[in-house]
Amino acid sequence: MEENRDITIYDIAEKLNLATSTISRALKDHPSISDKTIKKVKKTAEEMGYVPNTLAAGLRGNKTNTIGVLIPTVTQPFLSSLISGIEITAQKSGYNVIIMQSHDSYDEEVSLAKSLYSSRVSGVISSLAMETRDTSHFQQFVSNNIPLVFVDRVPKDFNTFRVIIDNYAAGYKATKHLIEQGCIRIAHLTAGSEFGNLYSERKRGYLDALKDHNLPLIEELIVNLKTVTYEEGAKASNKLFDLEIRPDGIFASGDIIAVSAIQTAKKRGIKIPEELAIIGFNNDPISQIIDPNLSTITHPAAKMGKASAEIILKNIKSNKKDEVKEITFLNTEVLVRESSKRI
Amino acid sequence: MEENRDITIYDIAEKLNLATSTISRALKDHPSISDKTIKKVKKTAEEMGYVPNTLAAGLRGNKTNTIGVLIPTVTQPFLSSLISGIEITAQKSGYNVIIMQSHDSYDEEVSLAKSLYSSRVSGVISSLAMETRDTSHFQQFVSNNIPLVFVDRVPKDFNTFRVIIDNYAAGYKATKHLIEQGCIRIAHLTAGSEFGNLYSERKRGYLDALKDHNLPLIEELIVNLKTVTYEEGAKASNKLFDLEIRPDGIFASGDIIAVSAIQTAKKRGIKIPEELAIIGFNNDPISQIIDPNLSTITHPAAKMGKASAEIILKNIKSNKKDEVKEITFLNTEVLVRESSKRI
DNA sequence: TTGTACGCGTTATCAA
DNA sequence: TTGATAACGCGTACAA
Repeated sequence: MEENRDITIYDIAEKLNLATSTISRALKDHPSISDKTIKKVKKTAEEMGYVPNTLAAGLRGNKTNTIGVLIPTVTQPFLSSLISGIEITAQKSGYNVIIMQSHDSYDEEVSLAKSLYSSRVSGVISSLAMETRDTSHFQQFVSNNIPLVFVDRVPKDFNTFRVIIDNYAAGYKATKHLIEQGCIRIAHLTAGSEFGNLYSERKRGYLDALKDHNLPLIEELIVNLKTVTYEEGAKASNKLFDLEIRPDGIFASGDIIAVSAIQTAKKRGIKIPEELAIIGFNNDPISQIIDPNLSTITHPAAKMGKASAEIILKNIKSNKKDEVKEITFLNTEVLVRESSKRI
Repeated sequence: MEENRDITIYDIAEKLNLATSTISRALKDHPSISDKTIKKVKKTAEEMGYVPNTLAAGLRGNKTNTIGVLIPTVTQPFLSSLISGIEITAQKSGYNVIIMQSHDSYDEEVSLAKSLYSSRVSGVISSLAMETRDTSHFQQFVSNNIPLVFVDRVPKDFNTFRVIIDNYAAGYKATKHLIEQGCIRIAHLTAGSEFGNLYSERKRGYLDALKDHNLPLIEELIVNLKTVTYEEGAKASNKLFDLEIRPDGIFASGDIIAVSAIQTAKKRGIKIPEELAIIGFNNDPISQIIDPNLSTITHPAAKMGKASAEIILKNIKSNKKDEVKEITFLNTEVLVRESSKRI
């Protein structure tokens, strides 16, 4: 009752008195094979329970139809949506997706990159670990002509495809929105200095928006969190609320932080948005659950995944080298909800 | 500057005047190879930039060190945590994880299962698509001695490993908790009749808890949602709140639904938990964000992922067949938060 | 301790 | 339109 050995094209060939090459071609609708043979082969393959061995095909053809995804974690809403976008796009073209989590560790990232290369993936999509400063472990892909796309948290100095949002513009827009609501003392909750420069770009946008609207830069209103967690957000918020003159607006560089700020403010009886307007970043699910609803910046995760996968697919077959790799910018929007709507 | 061809053990063998078999063994610390040779080989391999080709090894050894994961989607908090648990465990043993999303479609699931088999994964972990009634597409793994673990949404009639929680007990506990808070008209929001019987089990627990505490079963208090979404939850909640005698407690079979019920109730001015106590299911992140905080049932996603992966790893090498496959039950707990705390 | 030689399943090349 | 055969890179049984 149990099959002990896989059916191979060799078995089919034997049964039909054909050559394995004929079977192989027939299965792939090769034009040089007669319709009759194709039909016969496919029927027999089906009957015998043939399942192609992609390993063998991969070894032979030196392509695996697999996209490797190397990201910090799969549990953040942004990243799981990113994966989803990648997976759906890959699936449509018959590609599989292999996932690896660096857990924001540089060492793990290096080791996993090697592992991906070892698996001979056809392409790689990666968002850098927080810790990562040096990206030479990605060079192996480029050197071997394996398309590489960095997404969201990307290195500045690596000539490969990048799919990102304009963090500067988004930070600017978020801040400008608060200014338009009448805020004049706008705080900024941001995260540790980092290589991927996404927070620093948002901060740059914040700073420029202040300047362009003739608002003073108040150092004590900018708080740098060590980690992007609820607890750190609460700590930073309390620090702000303890100031002699409290901020009347907060631009938080992530929804978790913003939500934390909202709840901390509520505990202290600070009215939102009347006394304090808040805007976050990412449009995570929690932003719609928190009361008041959190205004935020959209971060098109699924679209970014789709775009990344499409770039991989498009470049897998091309043998062009050393050309300039494009940077894809995806659009973000200010999503105005209750936490900042004063007008 | 660019490498054009991968370095193989053959290249190393040539350089060192050794046989490929010696290289192969040296790289794996085979006991029959002298330490000196091992050291020399490894050093040279490193220098030459050798990266093992797992495809070739997989083809040769008929094992890929890859675990296939076939689930409805990666974007639900429960499932992304599940993946995370699987991936971490697999990684530790040098296994890779390949992810496929069925999007709750039976047809996709069938096709992806074939694709997984085609990839010759070493083991499969799956949570069934909502649509799935027939599970014969998983038989190919069992027939070929590939360990198969169903997790969370599992078939009843398939003799393979299962990692689940006791949904009946959890439903009972949730309901009992509400009863202990003084609720006597407890509504239940559940989801469409389904094969995986997780909602029906929870409902059974609900019913038995009522019976055991001498509370009448009131049909109009049980509402079946078509899909587990916020919108459906709101619709169902409004239906309940429109009744002549409103429920004083709700056990929702999912946190999204519960959150939706809370917000709907708040809009109608119903006080929580005083007039209405609510408990959800899953302990999703939103349950801690909603105001009032949602009481819920823990659903140990990461642990379930870990357990599933461990079962796979343990059974990959065993050749025992036809034995009874164990069912692993993981523990759930009532997490009492504001939405149901009356006492 | 090391070497020889074959096979894993597929596909591409060349020949018929 | 079909067939014979080599090759992809590795691991292992067997021999030395």
